[in-house]
Amino acid sequence: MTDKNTDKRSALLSATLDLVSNHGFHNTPMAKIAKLADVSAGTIYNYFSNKQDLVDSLYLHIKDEFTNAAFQGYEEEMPVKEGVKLIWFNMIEYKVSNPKQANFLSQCENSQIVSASVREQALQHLQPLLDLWERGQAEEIIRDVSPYLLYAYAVYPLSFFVAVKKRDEFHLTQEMQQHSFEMAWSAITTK
Amino acid sequence: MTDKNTDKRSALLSATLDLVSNHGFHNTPMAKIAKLADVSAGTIYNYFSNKQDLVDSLYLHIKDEFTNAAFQGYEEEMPVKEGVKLIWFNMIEYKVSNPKQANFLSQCENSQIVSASVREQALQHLQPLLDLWERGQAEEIIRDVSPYLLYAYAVYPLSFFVAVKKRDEFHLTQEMQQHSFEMAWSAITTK
Amino acid sequence: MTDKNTDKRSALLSATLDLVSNHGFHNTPMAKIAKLADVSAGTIYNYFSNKQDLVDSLYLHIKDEFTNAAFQGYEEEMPVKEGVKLIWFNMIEYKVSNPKQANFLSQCENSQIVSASVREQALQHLQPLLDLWERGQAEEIIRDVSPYLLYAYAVYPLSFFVAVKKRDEFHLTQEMQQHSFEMAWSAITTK
Amino acid sequence: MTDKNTDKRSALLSATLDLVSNHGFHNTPMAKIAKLADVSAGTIYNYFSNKQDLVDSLYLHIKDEFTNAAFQGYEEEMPVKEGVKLIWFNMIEYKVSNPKQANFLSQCENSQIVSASVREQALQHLQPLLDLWERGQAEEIIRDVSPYLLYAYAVYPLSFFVAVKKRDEFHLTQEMQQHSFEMAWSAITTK
DNA sequence: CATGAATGAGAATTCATTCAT
DNA sequence: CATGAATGAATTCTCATTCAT
Repeated sequence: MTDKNTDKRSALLSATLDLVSNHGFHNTPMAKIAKLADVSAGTIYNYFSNKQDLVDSLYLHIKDEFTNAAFQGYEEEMPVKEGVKLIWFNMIEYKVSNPKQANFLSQCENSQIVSASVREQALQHLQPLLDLWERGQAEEIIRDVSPYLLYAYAVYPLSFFVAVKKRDEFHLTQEMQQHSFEMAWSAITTK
Repeated sequence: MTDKNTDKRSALLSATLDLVSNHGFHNTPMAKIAKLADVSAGTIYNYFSNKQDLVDSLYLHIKDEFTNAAFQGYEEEMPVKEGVKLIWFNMIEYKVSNPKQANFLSQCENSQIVSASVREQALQHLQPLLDLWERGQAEEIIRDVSPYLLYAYAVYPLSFFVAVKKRDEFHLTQEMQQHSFEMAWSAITTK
Repeated sequence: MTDKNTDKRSALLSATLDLVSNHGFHNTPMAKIAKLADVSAGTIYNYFSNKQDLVDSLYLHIKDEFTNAAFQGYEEEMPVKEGVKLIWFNMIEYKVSNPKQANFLSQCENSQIVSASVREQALQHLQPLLDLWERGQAEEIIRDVSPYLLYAYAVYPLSFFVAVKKRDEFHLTQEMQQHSFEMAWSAITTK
Repeated sequence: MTDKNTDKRSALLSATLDLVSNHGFHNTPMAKIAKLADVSAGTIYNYFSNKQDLVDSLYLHIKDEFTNAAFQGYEEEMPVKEGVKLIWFNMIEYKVSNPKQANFLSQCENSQIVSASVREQALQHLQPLLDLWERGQAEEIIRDVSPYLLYAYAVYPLSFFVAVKKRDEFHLTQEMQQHSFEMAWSAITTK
């Protein structure tokens, strides 16, 4: 019973992810979502109050999943570079293994799909990384610049890989991931 | 007559830019574009075959403007770093001075607003930068990695600044621009 | 058990009255009725065959209550004017004391909310008043006109007071009730 | 051109009148209105901003028509009784000759179909009658009671006739109209 | 009897596009 | 070329009713 409940909810989230990441928010009618989730159109509204709520919920869910993956194995006592490296590879691993999710997040980042309040809420999940950067700055390992800049050079580029990969123009090999991390690290470190 | 022609066409492009960058592609009805351009709805179809064509045209136009700005003062004989620096600051200067255009481009980058073919077409405008990178690689100044990686770390982060700025969370000072360039350069250089 | 039965039925009727008199028939979803009655949506259909039946039943119930109140203390042997006066004040007393019921009846009177057959059925409850009028006509105290006219001037105006009161434009004082009765009586009497 | 404009607008108003007076506001979908007006569904929104606006407009239009009819031939210098009589017969004449309009008004009177603001607006059309009553009170011909009471006994009963007639239970003959006026006059006069 | 999730037939409204003037 | 009313398909969302548990 509870399972069935959860089942339909996640079927809906999953269908939404599929469709939005492939065709974009506004080219994804509720009817299609319902169909793909094998559910009646009206049923959606038993789980989400409207389309915005559905997408917001999906965003929060994925952001949560992503952040969990990102901090897998991370401990606060780690040396800064080791921590940054772990998180960075966790992130790219998640994005490479979950292209739909990655694409969805990427779409949300640069658009007004997701409610402002929800996006803000999701931002707080990154706090451990911000803390780590701050420690790195204290240890003079990481450049003493705004976290926005650090984010722009250490995290944001990942979105580009995914967006490009979507269009089959590019495949990110293991070796390239290594290079990519080195570039990210060079950008943000003082050394 | 030709002038009037051009006038209406650019009025339409300008109106589209205004509305799309503020409200997104799908929240911008043709009727509003027409109104803002002070033109009848039907008239749009004398200049563009449909909404997609209108947006594609706008994208090409802006991308062209942006690339022109980016290569302002650039000459092929320049030393690599000097060239990269010039282009980078040109780019950020354009984006800071033209927030609507920057926002529009940013929206197009990670979505399916613009036709795939058109986006590809626009990519070729960057050829001089790709050439410069290639020269930099030959001179062993720039990392020997895929241009996608170079792009991801040297150009793509600019979009983040704009997207964030749009939401009033952040203002990019002159000093930060300096830091930012240093980070970009550190990412892509071998030194 | 029977009590519980009756309990739920009247809880449903009461909830319907509340909601319909406040928001109108078509702005009152079954789900809300169920919620207010503290009952599951499906349960309604154990007591009423559909929404129409529910509202029809409510109408009959209230009309019954209203008529009972109207004839409270009335005896067939009463002098005509006394009888008319008693009934008239009973009616207005009921409507003033039960604004929700009054409003509901008023809404039903001029619309297609209630089935035609049910409305006809309810009309018969007024028979004693019709008889009284007839006696009054025999005694040449009451105008020799169609009972429809008598109704229009002696009973129908009450609905107006309620409808107006609903909109807070008007409060019917004791003195006004007196005047109002005098007006009603003047309309229908021969004297 | 202008005619066509007006034509469609009035065709829509007329269709709305037909359908709402027959089936009620909430049983009258926009699609049916469009069909009856021989117009596409979307066209409605070129003339009215939404369903509420359409009905409000219709109400104002009819109320206007009704009031014009009511004051036909009326002059402020008329003796009070003559004036009241003229207006009263004008009103009933209008309602008898225009049953759909009468029914529509009657439905609006006791429900929340029409916006409160619009109803208030329409009320002002009756001002000449209120003025006449006031004069009658000054001359001590008309009872010194709230205009609400006067309205309830002199105007409101007309709605009942129409509502009843709608259900084919009753036909209002010329003679009955005479009686009816006498009743109304008896109700409101001091004599 | 009671539940409440599921259904799916509409309902109001929007909007890109056409075409007669 | 310019106009803008007209179109009608598509979209989001509601709600009376059913039925498996």
